[in-house]
Amino acid sequence: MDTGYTRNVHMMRTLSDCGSSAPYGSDEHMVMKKGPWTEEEDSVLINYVNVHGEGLKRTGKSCRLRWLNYLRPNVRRGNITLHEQLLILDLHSRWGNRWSKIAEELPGRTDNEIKNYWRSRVLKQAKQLKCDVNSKQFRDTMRFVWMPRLMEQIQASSSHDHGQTTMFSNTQAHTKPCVTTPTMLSVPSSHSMSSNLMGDGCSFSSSGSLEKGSISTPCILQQKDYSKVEAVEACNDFGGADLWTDENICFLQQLLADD
DNA sequence: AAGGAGGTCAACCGCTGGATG
DNA sequence: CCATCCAGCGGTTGACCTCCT
Repeated sequence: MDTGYTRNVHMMRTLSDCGSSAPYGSDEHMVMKKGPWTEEEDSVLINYVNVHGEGLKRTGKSCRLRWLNYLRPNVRRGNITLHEQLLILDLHSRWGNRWSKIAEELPGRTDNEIKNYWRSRVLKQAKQLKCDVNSKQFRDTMRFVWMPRLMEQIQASSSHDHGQTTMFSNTQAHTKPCVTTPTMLSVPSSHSMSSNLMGDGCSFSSSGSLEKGSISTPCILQQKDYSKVEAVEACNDFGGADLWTDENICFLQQLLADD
């Protein structure tokens, strides 16, 4: 039974628990109080209802979701940056659809947003490539082609935007990719970008930073026809925030067809 | 200008596991 | 223990927007 009263109790507990300055997130998890309510808490609740009324005709669940995914002060909105795309690909390759876990590593991004990104971009491209997103073929493509390429683009963009980059800018209205200087590209220290994912082509230092100059040709391409890389690079400047261009898809389709 | 197609993203649904009585 | 509750999670839906014809 979900009475109006319980709905609003839920709502206020939800809002109160989340707090305005201690948002939900990795190391920002607030210690949630459990157990019986104290008289003081009851009093706060009663005062709240006296002032604001019983509130919205919403379930606590709905309010919680709205808060976490939208209203929280530090929620970042807008385009997923190249660096974030890279992290998502890497973390997903390790953790699968553990969206909340992945979101913990992207400050300000919600699991919902990452999930939407994956479904609307990555799955779509897998479909275009006629690959099962869980197939080794597709995973290898991500690992040995897409991710090194993303890093190349991050590096290229950083040299272009030298001195103007930030780790995570507020993307509310940004129109160009927010990138990070490769030397400063930080990866969650608990799990630095694994070299096995990157193949031999690139590496991350033990501190979790991408070492400048460490990016080389993706090994899968070294073994194959490198002229294809030059060809695709010649006709693409990779200037956008996204690698999911038609040209790149064609290139990958060709690559996969050759396997 | 209209409307259809496709993409995006906020919100909802249903399940699960941990907490609580 | 056991039943119940509920927060949190991943999957799915649907409203809205943009682009194309």
